[in-house]
Parts: sequence; C-alpha cells; structure tokens
Amino acid sequence: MKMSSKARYGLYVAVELAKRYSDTDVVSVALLAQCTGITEKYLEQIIAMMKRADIVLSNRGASGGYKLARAPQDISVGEILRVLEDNLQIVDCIHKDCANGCNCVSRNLWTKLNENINSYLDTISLQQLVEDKL
Amino acid sequence: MKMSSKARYGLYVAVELAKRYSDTDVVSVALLAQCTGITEKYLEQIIAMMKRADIVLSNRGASGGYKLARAPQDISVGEILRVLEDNLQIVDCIHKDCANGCNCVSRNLWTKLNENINSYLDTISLQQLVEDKL
DNA sequence: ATAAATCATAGTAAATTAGTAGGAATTAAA
DNA sequence: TTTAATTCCTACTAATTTACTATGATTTAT
Repeated sequence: MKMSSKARYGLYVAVELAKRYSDTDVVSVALLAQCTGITEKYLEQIIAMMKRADIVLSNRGASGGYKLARAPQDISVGEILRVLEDNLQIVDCIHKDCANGCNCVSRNLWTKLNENINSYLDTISLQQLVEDKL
Repeated sequence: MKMSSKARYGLYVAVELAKRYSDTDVVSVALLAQCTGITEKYLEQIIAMMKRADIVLSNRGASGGYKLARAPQDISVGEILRVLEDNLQIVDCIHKDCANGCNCVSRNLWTKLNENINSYLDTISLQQLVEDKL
C-alpha cells in the first residue's frame, strides 16, 4: 500500500514544472533531475508517461525540454498519480475477476475506498500544492 | 499502491469470523483456510498478527481455534488493515525523514491522504461489511 | 555540421511480497 | 495417560514487482 517512487517522483517533477509555468521556455530533463535529485534516465521515463497522458508537452532537439500542458490550477494531483500508479487501484479485483466472484463483500469496500481516494486527490490542484494550501 | 494479499486475506478471515461470532466456539485455521481458499500456513501467520493486535483471541490445543475478540460492530476495517498493512502508510516520509526534508509540499499531501483513508476505513465496521451495508 | 536534447526500449539489480517448511508447545478427549 | 488436534514460533525460499541502468536512434537550435 505504498505509493511507488515513480508516482512520488512524478509529482515532484510536476511541482517543479508548476513553479516555472509562467516562464515561456521549457525545462530540460537535466535541470529537473538536478533540482529533484532523481537520475536523468529514470526521470526521462517518468516524464514520458506524463507526456503520453497530456500532462506535459515537449520540445525536441537542442534547447528542448518539457513544460506543463495546462496551467497548474487546471491539473489535479489525482490526474498525475493515476497516470503513474496503475490508475490508483488498491486491488485488482475491482476491474478484474477474482476467486471470490462479484458478490464478494470486500469488493464493495475496495471500490468505495478507491472512489474516496480518487475524489480527494482530484480536489487538489498542482497550484494548491505549490502554494502549500491544502 | 496495492493492498497486500496479507491485508486482503486478513479481512476475508475477519469476515468469516464475524459471520460466526454468535457461535460460542472457536474456528480452526483448517476450517478458515478451507472456506477462504488461503493456505493454512499462510493464514496462520496472518491470524497470528491479528491476535497480537487483540482483534482475535485463541484457544490452544485440540478443538482449539480463533474467534473475534469483540463484537463485529466494535471492530473497524481500518483497525484490521492497519495491523496487516504497515499502518496503512502511503509513503515512508510521513514519519521518517526524507531527502526533501520537512518543508516538502508533497509531504502534507501524503499526510492528508492518509488521514482521509484511515478516517474512511474507521467508519466501517465488520458488521457493516458482513451485512453488505456500505 | 555539431551538440544538445527528447524518445524508445531492453536489460538488470534490489527489494518486497507471498508462500513453504518443520517442529515445539498446548490441550481436549479417548 | 496417551494420542491427536490444534495453536504458536521462526527460518527459509520462490515469485513478483520496483527501481534503476544502458544503449542508441531521432530531432532540432545554433
């Protein structure tokens, strides 16, 4: 029940990008790696997932880099974490079959718990996080 | 961010014990293993944790077994899962130090998320779960 | 042209989780 | 009082997942 480092790191990266959102230019992986302490290669993979999910956008080639695809107030923490954390699903049986079948009482619990987590994380924007206003 | 099978299984076991709570006698691991589909040896370990946490109590020796230490309406799902799932902590840095230090904005998020999860799970009793009244 | 960057993907090491195994201690019942 | 059924204790191993490394192709500003 731990958040993976991929998800934690992804959020750190998003926070750094949010701080720089007013800048017109993009931020390179090298710089992001430096200020977050994540290795470049690992960070590349993480930000690639965020790009595929349209959370960030990129410029390729020399002096290229990444920036947020939308304003920090329009990106929720839930959106980011779902991309990096297997849709934030607490157990597999919510969307797959399990031995207990569909009438398993626990299944309803997991479903509600998931809704709870997701709806909470969806109320928090990157902007709020950067301003430390939770 | 998956719930471990230990926690899932522990909850199944607790549900089975809750169904049988009105019986005066205890239930053996062998029987619990049979009706949950968990192997006896693994189940033994899981229920041992629940015993140490005073969620279940046991009779040793022949015709021994386990039963809930309290009525199903007095045991919350949160209580059970915390015992089996490293206190339900989403990230380590909530109670340990991390590279980012104490002024890390994400840390507050994890703390709030944890509170959210725990307070939800604490509102649900085993009784509710058995009656499928979430 | 060149250098600085993203992009794609395969591989490996570390850590965690899940499950096995063996046997000691206890106790109800024959 | 022996026996069989059971909990209790702890060490080990296999499987899976996570975290990270490595290589190199592609793109593009200068």
